[in-house]
Amino acid sequence: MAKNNSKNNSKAHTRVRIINSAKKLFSEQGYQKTTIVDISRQAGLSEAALYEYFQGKEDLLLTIPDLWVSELLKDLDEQLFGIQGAVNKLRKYLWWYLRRVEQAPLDAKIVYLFLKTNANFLNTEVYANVRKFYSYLIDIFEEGQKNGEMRSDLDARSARDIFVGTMDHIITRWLLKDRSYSLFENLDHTFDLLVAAFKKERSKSADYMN
Amino acid sequence: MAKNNSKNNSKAHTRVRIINSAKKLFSEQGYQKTTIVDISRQAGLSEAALYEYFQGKEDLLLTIPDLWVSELLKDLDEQLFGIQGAVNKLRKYLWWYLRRVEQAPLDAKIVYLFLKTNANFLNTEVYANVRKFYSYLIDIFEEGQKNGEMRSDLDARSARDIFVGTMDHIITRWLLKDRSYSLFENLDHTFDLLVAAFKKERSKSADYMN
DNA sequence: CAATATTCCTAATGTTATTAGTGAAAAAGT
DNA sequence: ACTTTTTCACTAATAACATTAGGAATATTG
Repeated sequence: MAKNNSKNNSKAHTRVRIINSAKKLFSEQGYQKTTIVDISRQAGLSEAALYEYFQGKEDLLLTIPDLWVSELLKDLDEQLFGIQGAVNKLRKYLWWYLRRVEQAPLDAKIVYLFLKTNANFLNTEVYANVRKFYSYLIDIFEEGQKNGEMRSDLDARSARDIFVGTMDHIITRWLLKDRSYSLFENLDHTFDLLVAAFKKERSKSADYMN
Repeated sequence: MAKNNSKNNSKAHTRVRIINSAKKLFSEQGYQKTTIVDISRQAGLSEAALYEYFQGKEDLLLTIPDLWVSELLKDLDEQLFGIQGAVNKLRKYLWWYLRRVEQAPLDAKIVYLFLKTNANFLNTEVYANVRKFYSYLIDIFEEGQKNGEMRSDLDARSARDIFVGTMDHIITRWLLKDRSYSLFENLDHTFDLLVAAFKKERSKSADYMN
């Protein structure tokens, strides 16, 4: 039962080492320009050994963000727990997500820049989880509609498109520009505009809230 | 002065043939899975001949959308000419752009799915033109602010992020899903929401920050 | 200790991008 | 018309890379 002592090489550990090397190199040099030799060398292995752990380069790319995204999904529940009101939840959603991206830019880069171009993206575990993120938003919008915070004719899918689109745009640009500024720059104002799109108008009937 | 008669092979013509072949194959099979042999065979050439026209595969990828995007830019002026009011211009912008994407899905796919992942994208001619698209929007928002159509505290860059983000999101999903539905589905409602974000409020001035 | 499985390595193999070197034919000059 | 030059595209290398074969070393199990 005794494990290796000098060089701890449990299978799981090596796998993680490979993933981290690939993550680093992909996000530094891009997917295409990174070779298997690069990755295996960085991980302290031969190329052939790497194939014991992954089926190949593409498998590696598709596997990398699995862990990150599924952790995110689990955390989302916790983060929104106890927050009252759709607008407050939206706000928390946005700030929380951008913070997570800021904390794990390598994963984010792979998801946002490399994964989407892959023909198999739609069949990925990651994509399945992304859909859950989306449906969470749908729930929030429907809640806001029911409790009168948001306009009664709001189409939840349109609202989601706007919200997600804005988020993705902000993140993608930040990643493309090598994270040379803060993700949260101007975010308050942008969020206010978004909310204005969804909120109930208070033109005639005086049932305003807040 | 007489040109070729049987096989018309003027240099420019061959170049276009290669571009069209590559465009087709890239957008059908993806960038990575398309080989130079595929492209040259489709264009009726040897591989080596292709290198007379392009420096390589990547150069080809970066060149393909050049023409499309610069044409778009030229057309944009024409399309917006004579339209009065910021909201009307925005509407025309959105509908026009989505229509152009619908009409040239191969180009759009390359720009949206393959180009952005490329490390050299920011140094591209295409990117320079994309920036001009963006600045056009900024102008529209500032016009709307000046003439009172839009809220006075509107930050044009935030507004642009929301507008562009939403457009890009709609387009990207449509491309990923193989254009299996209409791009214009639900667009009216989405546009209404967007406008609500930008438009001047007509109740008390609720310009609290944060 | 023998048997078996794990982990990794060196050395192929196969695919694909890219280059070298060549020749046919059009264009231009005489 | 005929030589020269330029254009265009070809066949056949070369090189980079992903992936696989086969086997050595090391650990694990009975």
